[in-house]
Order: sequence, then structure tokens, then C-alpha cells
Amino acid sequence: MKTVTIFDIAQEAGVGKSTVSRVINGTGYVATETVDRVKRVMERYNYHPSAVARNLSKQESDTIGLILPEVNNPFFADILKGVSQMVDKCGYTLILCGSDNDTEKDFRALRAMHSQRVKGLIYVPACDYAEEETFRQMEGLLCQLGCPVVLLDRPIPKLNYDCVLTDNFSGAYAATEELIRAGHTEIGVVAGNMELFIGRERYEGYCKAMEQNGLKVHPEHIIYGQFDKQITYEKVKTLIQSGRMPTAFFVSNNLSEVGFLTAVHEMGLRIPEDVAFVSFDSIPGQDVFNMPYSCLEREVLRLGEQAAQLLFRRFDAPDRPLEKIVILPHVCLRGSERLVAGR
Amino acid sequence: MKTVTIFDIAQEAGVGKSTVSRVINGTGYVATETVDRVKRVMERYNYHPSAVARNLSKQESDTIGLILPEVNNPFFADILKGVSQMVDKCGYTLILCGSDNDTEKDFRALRAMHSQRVKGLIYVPACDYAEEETFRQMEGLLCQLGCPVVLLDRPIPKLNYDCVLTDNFSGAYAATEELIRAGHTEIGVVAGNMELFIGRERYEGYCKAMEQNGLKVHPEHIIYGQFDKQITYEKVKTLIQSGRMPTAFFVSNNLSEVGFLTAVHEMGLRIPEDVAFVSFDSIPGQDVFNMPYSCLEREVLRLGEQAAQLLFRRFDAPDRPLEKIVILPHVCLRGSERLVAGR
DNA sequence: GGCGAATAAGGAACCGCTCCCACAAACAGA
DNA sequence: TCTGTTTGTGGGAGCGGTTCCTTATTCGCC
Repeated sequence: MKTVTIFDIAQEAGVGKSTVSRVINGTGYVATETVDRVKRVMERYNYHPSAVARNLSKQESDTIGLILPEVNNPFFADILKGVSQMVDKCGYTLILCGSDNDTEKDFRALRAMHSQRVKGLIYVPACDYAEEETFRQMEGLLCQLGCPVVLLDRPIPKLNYDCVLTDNFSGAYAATEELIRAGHTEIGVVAGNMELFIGRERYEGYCKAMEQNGLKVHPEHIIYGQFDKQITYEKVKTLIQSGRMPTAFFVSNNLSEVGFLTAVHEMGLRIPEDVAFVSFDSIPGQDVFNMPYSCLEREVLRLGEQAAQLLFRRFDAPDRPLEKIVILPHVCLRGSERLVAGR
Repeated sequence: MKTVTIFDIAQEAGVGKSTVSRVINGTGYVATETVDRVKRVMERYNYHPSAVARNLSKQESDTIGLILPEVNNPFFADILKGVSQMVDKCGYTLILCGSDNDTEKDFRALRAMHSQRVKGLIYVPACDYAEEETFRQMEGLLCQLGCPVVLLDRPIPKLNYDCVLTDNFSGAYAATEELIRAGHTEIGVVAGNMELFIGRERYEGYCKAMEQNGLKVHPEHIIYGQFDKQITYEKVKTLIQSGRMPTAFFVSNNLSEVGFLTAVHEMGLRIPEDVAFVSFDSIPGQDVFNMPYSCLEREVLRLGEQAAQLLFRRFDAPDRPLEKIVILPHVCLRGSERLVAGR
């Protein structure tokens, strides 16, 4: 089945290919009857112009790139959904790459985006690129892209791009304060990946809330969970076994929560009777298991949508000043924060 | 920042552009020192050839299309991960479209894939296309693509393509039999979308198991949940309120399970004391909540990987006979299937 | 020393589309 | 009637690569 080209259509309709092109794009002058004739031929042949040829010719593509650290993490899956729907709605095509939180793959993804000459990129970096050398590499790749970029979820301060972020500090602060308000005085933290800005921000929000309320942060109550299920699980278990558990925890993200809860349940502790907690983001299925836990909520789908919209706005106005959208997660209390008397 | 082209590289290296092309592709004869020189120039300019131009020129692209019904459903997110990793590993680029289970969007996605001239497509259809008219449309679009297609998860019998499927009948049969073996005699079913082949297969597997074991299927114990959380939730709740619950259920998929469990928990029933069940696929977070439920398991990531591999194999051997990979889910018993005495 | 094969490199056509430009006809307005 | 503008159309260059074809060396071997 030979693919039909614009030339075939032109011949069949008895016009020049420029005329067909004009009909396709609705540009320039074409007689109404010519339009009809050409359209009928296109219909009959089921003709769809090659985006490849068009992109090359126009020197601008209709593809949007998206780079995600973990495509099957429910958080990023929701972001993907938001981006995908918006991209689709606006007539663009989505090119997706996953970096698996790996710097090397992140670079590969950026290079792929460049090769594909994407029109715009929505980028959740694999890491913070705090190290000078890798930062320069990443920056170079980004710059070489030569297209608008929206930084999503994980900020890289030194980078000047539009971004859609979360106020991690305030979120963590608010969550911790809820635990304090519930009466807890010994509050630990399952910190995230401290090499990530968002990890540090959340940790600092927690610390600040403690400090402002005159509470001390005990070093042994800080668990460095790396935003990782397994690591968190092991460290929490060890802490429980040591018998030095605080009465409550602020847990830094959904994967940490998985590890935390797995350990807690395995060791036979009850929530909130034996240990209370509030987490940043939540894991799906809480309602299902009838285990409503308190958490910081944000509309993840919207995050993706907003990133896409921001990108499109940038297309229309390349010189508009940089935009930074920061959303504030809201605390959602469902009981797991409570201090149960008589402990 | 003007993008550098093959011509710039050629000029800078003092060679013709065909020579540069030969260096890039490692084809034809080029003197080693010329290779070095050209490579250095490419390095220096950080040059990466435009995939767009190359694809047009070669009349064959390096992009793989993937169409999914729901990108943020954990099941499809895992498939995505599998496909994405394999595609990436083999040097291709992934173009993703979501259909939201909507026929119209499914068509749009297929057209987009055609416009992009993807090299191959991994396709999870939005529906079964049982209706003649839409089937013909879909078939036409698929045929027009003119590229290898792998049908994933949802079979369309009339279509002759490679496919990666699950033996839904046997899975459902095995799951139901486990309930019977556990001693249940009154077993209901949360059926899925009966307009989907996989929905009917699972339902029939359940029926067959009942029949073979001399058990009767009571019409009031059949819940038509449409693979939908909300619908399942409502119908299960109604059934519970009516007081005519069987002692066990076979639940047709992960979303049905969500609806089923939400209703069960809301109505204060315990598992397995008040009602037992085994589900097809599982929802994440069971270990976390310390609520291990029995289910049919399959390696979803592998499903995606295999689909990609099948596609690549087809690239190499277009004339190989069609391949049909069918995986068998295995029953994973964790207690929710038990019949508790004294009910 | 001569000749065919292997090696090396450039030129030009082409992929399918867009867009600029030239040109023709129709249609004003003075 | 003669310009000048609007309307309608086709031709051709160009986008950035690949690939075929041609030409120029070098090399091995009789």
C-alpha cells in the first residue's frame, strides 16, 4: 500500500501541489469550488499529510516532549495524563521519555528530544544537578534544544525557565503543625532524598514548624528514606525495634509512605493509636482499604495540565517574562494525625 | 541559537556532506583520519542530526507509537513502563496517545500515528469494535498505517496482527475454582464490561468453573460492573443492602475491585469473614495496608516489553507468520478466598 | 608497467511538504 | 482605457538529511 503524497492528490484533482497545500492549511487564495474538489479527492484517498515532511519544511514541529523520572509512579502517571490530554486537545503529538531517575538516561532523553526537534519540552529532571559538571551538561543540552521548556515539579534554581512547582516548604510546615496541634510533642520525620531540592524543602518545612513551636528535633527521629520504599521500610523497622519511636511522623512522599506503613504494619503497630502521621501526597487505595490517612493533597492532574498550558502560552508570546506557578498543597485530615490518650 | 546542519559540519571539516552522512551512519568508505576529523567537528558543535529530516529522507521513521485507553490506570502505567524501557533501549522514540476508552479519540490517535509515520504501533484498542461500521473505520486506519502493529491486551478477533494477550478464560476459571475449593458454594461475580471480549471471557471462565463443579449461577449474584469503580460500588452496595449476598465473589478487574471493596468496607463487612473474593489483577498498596487479598497476577511490565520485542522482531522479518503470545495469569492466594466457618 | 578492484570523496537527485514569487484573470476606480 | 488591487494558481527553491552515481586515487598482482 503505497502512501499517497500531496503530489498524487494534486494530479488527481488536476491542480498544482501548492494549491493542495493551501487547501490543507487554509491559507492564501483558493476558489471555493477548487477547495471542494481537492477536499473530495483527499477524502477519497484518505489522505493525511506527512507530519515528518511538514515539520521539516516548516522548520517547526508539532511534537511536545515530556521527560519523566518514573513513568509508572502514580504521581507521574497522573501528571502524564494531564499533559497528554492537554497536548492532544491542542492538536500536538506527545513524545515521552522516562529517565528512571538516572542522569545518563536523562541526558539521552534530552538528546532524543533535540533530535526530534520538539516544539516544546515539559521536563521533570532526574535530579537536581547540584554538581557543577553535570549541571553544565544538562544546561547545554537544554539550551541546544532551542525551544521553550517548562520545568515541572522539581526546580533547578540556576535555570531560567517557566515552571510549575509546589510550595513544599509551606506544605511540610502545615502538615507538621497539624501534628503539633493534635498534641504531639515528639515528632519524627521520614525525610526524602536530601540531594533533591524538594527533599530538602520538605525537611526544612518540618524543622521550621518544630522550631517555631518550641519543639526539639531529635536526630534519632530523622529517618533518611531517600523517597524510596525499601530504604524507608528498613530504617523505620530498625527504629521501631530500637524502641525509640516518637509518637508521630511527618512522611515526605508517597513512596516513603509505602515503606513507612509496611514497616509499621509488619511490626504490629496501629495508626494512630501507636504512631500517628501525616504524609506528603498519598497512595491510592486508601478509601478502598477503609484506611483514610491524613496527607497533603494536590491536584496532580492539574499540575500536568498547567505545565502544558504554560508551554503553549510561551509559544504565543516568547518574550513574556518568565512565569512561575506555585501551587500550595492543602492539608487533608482524616484521623491518622491524632494523638491517642493513654499511651 | 541557529541549529547546525550537516552542511555546516561538512564545511567546517572541509568535506562534502555525503561524507559526513557516511560518518554518521558508519556506511561506505571513509578514511579513518577523515572520520576522526568529522567526529571532532561534530563533537565541537555538539551536532545531532535531525531525526525529522532523516526520517523523511530514509522514508522510514525511528518512532514507535503506543495507544493506551487510560494512561494513569496503574495497569496501563506498568505496560507503558515496559514498552518505554524497551523502546528506549533499542534506540527508538516513543509517541504516546491516550484514547480515554473513547472510539473517536482512538481514531484520532490512529490518524496521528499515521501522520507521524510511525515505524510500528503497539495498540490497546479503546473497545472491541464489534459494530461493523466502526470496525471498518478502525481497520481502514490501521491498514493505512502501513506499518507493523502489535495488538496488546484487548484482542480483536477479526484482525490479523501479532498480539500479546492474556488467557482470561483460564484465569477466571482458576480463580473461581479456588473459591470453590475453599468451600464456597454460593459464588457471585462482578462482571466487567460485557462489550469487551476480555470482559466476556472472564465472565465465561467463571461460569464454566461453576458449571463444571455442579454449582448454579444465580442471576442476582451477577453484578455488571462495567470495569468501573463507581458503577461497581453502587451495585455491590445495593446487593449488600438487599441481604442476598453470596459468600464469595470473583471480581473481574482492578477497578472493579476498588468499587467492590469500597462498598464492602462502607457497609461494615469484613473480608473474608463476611464475604470472600478473588480478583483479576490487583490494586497497589495491599501490602502497605496489611490487607493481602487473593488475586490473579501477571507480570504487567513484561507484557509491555514483550509487545515491543514482538514488534521489533516483526521489523526484521516482515514475512514471518503471525505470532500470538498468550500469558497465563497465576493465582496468588493470600487469604481473602477463605470460607470462614460459622456464618 | 598495466589493469582491475578496493578505497575515498563529492555532486546531485530525492523524500513530501511549505512558501515565496511570478503570472494571469477579474475587478475595480479615476 | 489604463492602472492598480484583489483573487486564483502553478512553478520552483528549500528544509536537512540519504543514497546513487561518478570520478580520483591507491593498491595488489600478474
